[in-house]
Amino acid sequence: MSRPPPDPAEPRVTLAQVARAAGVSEITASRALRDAANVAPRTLEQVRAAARALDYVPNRMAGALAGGASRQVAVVLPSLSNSVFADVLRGLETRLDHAGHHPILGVSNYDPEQEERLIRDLLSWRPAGIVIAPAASTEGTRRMLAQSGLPVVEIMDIDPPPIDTAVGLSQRAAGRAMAAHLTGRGYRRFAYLGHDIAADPRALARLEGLRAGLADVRARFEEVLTLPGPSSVPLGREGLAALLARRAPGGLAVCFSNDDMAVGAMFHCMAAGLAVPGDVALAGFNGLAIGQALPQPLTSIASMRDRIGAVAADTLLARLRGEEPARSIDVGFALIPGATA
Amino acid sequence: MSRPPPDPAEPRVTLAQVARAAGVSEITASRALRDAANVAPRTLEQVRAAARALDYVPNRMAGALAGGASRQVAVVLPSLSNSVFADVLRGLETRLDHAGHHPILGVSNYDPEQEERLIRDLLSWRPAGIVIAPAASTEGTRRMLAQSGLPVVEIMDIDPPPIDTAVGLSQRAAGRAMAAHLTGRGYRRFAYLGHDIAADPRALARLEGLRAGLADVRARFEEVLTLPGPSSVPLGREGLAALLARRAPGGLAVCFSNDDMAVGAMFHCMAAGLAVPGDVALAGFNGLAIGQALPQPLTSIASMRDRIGAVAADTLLARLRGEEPARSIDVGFALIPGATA
DNA sequence: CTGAAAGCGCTAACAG
DNA sequence: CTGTTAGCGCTTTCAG
Repeated sequence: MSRPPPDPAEPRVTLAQVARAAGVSEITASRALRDAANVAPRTLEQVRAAARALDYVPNRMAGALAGGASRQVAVVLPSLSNSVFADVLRGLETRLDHAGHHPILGVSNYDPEQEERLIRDLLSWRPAGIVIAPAASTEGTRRMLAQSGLPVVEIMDIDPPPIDTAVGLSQRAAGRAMAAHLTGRGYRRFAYLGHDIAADPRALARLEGLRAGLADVRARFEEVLTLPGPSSVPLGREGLAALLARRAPGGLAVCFSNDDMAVGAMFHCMAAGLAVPGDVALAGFNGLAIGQALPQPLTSIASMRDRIGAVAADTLLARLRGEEPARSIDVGFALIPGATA
Repeated sequence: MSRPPPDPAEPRVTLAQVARAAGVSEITASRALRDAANVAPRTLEQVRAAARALDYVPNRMAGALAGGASRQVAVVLPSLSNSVFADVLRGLETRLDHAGHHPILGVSNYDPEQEERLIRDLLSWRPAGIVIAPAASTEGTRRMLAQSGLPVVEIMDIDPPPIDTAVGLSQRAAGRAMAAHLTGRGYRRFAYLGHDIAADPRALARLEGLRAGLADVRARFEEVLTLPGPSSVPLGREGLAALLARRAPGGLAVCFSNDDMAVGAMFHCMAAGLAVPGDVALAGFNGLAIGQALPQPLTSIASMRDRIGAVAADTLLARLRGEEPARSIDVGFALIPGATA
């Protein structure tokens, strides 16, 4: 049972070998394998046959170094614990792959320092562009991105002024829309329950939108409770229990930083025998599948994450083709009335 | 508002410039920036200072082409729709990043053809190794991986004979353990409800384990229902509704291909007023957070996905250091008794 | 401890 | 339509 040696004994087939086998020069083989246009049909076939016969796998590092397009895209996300960014990544990967590009992934864990280091690392692979869902980025990070000379697509929130191009939704407007929905339905007592938002600029923007929306009708949060750690179902469950331990439910509407928190809260209500929305009303964010599959669908806002990923990829690819897409692309959001508020 | 040109006007700082600024040769600068050991403390400092002053970002493509380690790892996953693979990816990325490596990602969508094309594409970037959660791979895929000369870590299931190294759990044993648990608790009527498993070898292996475990006590599934599409909460909810439309609940134990399906089923029971586990018992798989946060925690099997990712990364890195880790690493699983069966 | 020479595998630029 | 020349930015020898 011998393993393949980590350092392959047999060197890989090179373009030169393909060219020799096809009886043409390297550059002709190169063209045949890429352009196909600027080459005689006859030689084209010969080169292709040789490549197939030799099981040729091009070395794109060499290609990119020699001046070809890089076809790698740096993707920096703050987290993978939350299905939100898995959805975005799925949309991204699908469209990039379709165009022959591939994501090199980095996860910042919402840590600005780690994000900066990560970008520097990814940049060293000379990607064709960058897609980033920023943490609370440092000034150094922004400068590095701006000076990279690469197309940069910032995703998720379109409100902050973009370095280059932004794709997403207005987190603030989404928060405001939810506040309007709740006040419109007659709620007058409000609380906010979120994960640790200090480092999560989008959650913070939504909270500000909520506050602004409440202020429109002279309402405000009785309590804003943020718990340490990433958003999760258990955190929402514990959080609501804690909140209700010191505050009467009676007609309270609780806004959550994310659907998974709200689902956890729903579970608490079920276990505690609280009527939703009779005793407490619950409003999530993101429109996750889990929330919509609850016996009572969750009141939420759909954030169209896979679409953000897909549009971000398309926008980046357009930039690489030399086009000039809009600096800011609003993918929008949709209020899901649900049945919990 | 001018954007940075996609093709940067100002060429990037090169090692040669750093070397010149530091008053040493390229190779000395190169060594200083990597080894630090084989260089005089004095020159080391000069080179570092120069690099910092010039804001030097190494070009790893050039480095890898010249014979340096590649430090990119191809990661091929069948899906990102399910939090299972997001968890694995998180574990992978964390450990790889820690060692200065980065994942290039590909998603096969459980399609063998796509998987093969994907691997070929990723191989063209000359990664240092490959981590793959295989779809129902083609023979061509296996040959390509074996002949790549690269360390290959196959993750999730350790039962099939590995090409090189496997990290995961015995899906079959896990299925069997769940069957033993259920029969041990006295259940005698069984049904299986899964997503489309034709292309999902792990789900299939678990189903076979379940069957084997039932056969041990001369029991069998009354019905094996697989629904098209990936596993999801709504699919489980609809699936159980469909199943119970033609089959009396009375003491039926339903095994699901995944926890999200089982959670959906739980929601159906809540909405339909069915007692769990009185009328129907539910058993999931994977031990997802959502299942454990339900008012009644879900009976399931914890599959330790982030650990699989982390161990897979460590194993690959060990191979790259020239070590010889075991061909097959069992990360294990744990039965979660829960309260739904 | 430092350097000179050579070349990784490929492609752009210019010729024919 | 095809080839020649040069070089991408770095690291591996091999010498001092």
